[in-house]
Amino acid sequence: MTWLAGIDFAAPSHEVAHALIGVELQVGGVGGLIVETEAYDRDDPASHSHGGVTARNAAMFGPPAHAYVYRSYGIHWCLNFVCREAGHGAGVLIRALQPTAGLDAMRARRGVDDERLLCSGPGRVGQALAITRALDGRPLDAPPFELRPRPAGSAPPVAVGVRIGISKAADVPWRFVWAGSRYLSRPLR
DNA sequence: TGTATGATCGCCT
DNA sequence: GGCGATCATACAG
Repeated sequence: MTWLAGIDFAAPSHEVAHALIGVELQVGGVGGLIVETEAYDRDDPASHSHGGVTARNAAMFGPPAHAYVYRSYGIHWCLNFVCREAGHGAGVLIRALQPTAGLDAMRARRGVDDERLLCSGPGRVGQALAITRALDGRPLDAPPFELRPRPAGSAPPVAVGVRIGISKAADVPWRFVWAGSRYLSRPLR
């Protein structure tokens, strides 16, 4: 079963990343609308899966519609959704949410009040949603995860740009955002 | 408004 | 030993 929230997670990661914009993600009842994603794939020098399986990225080579959680810069936890078939090594990084649920919990975890600073960046999403290694490899169709499809016939305006914070394949247009959203990690440029 | 830096873990050279 | 799919803070202009 690779379909979840109206999305086929066996599809290429850039298609999944595009389709995820506007989907509601909650972890333990805390979350919001996905407004920014980035796609990564096995033949992609910027991807953690590029060099093959390691202890860190093993979940990326697991079944689709599961979580891949990694530690960024030794400090932050970042959440990805695994795509394609098991063994392939593709995923989508969840970079920003528009908060809709559990705002008080997010403020407490993040230590800030401003709604626009709660989930506007992959590290911030990890902190606000209490993402840890314990969620690495867990299925997205079971608690604490919950994905709600966006309402039928209400596809948000999606804009495309280059990915952020990478030095390899820096010109690949695999960053997807809800156009005009105030909750992006950075403007589209 | 922009540029620099520290924190600190996993992987690679 | 160096370098990231980052963020908050400390400065300079």
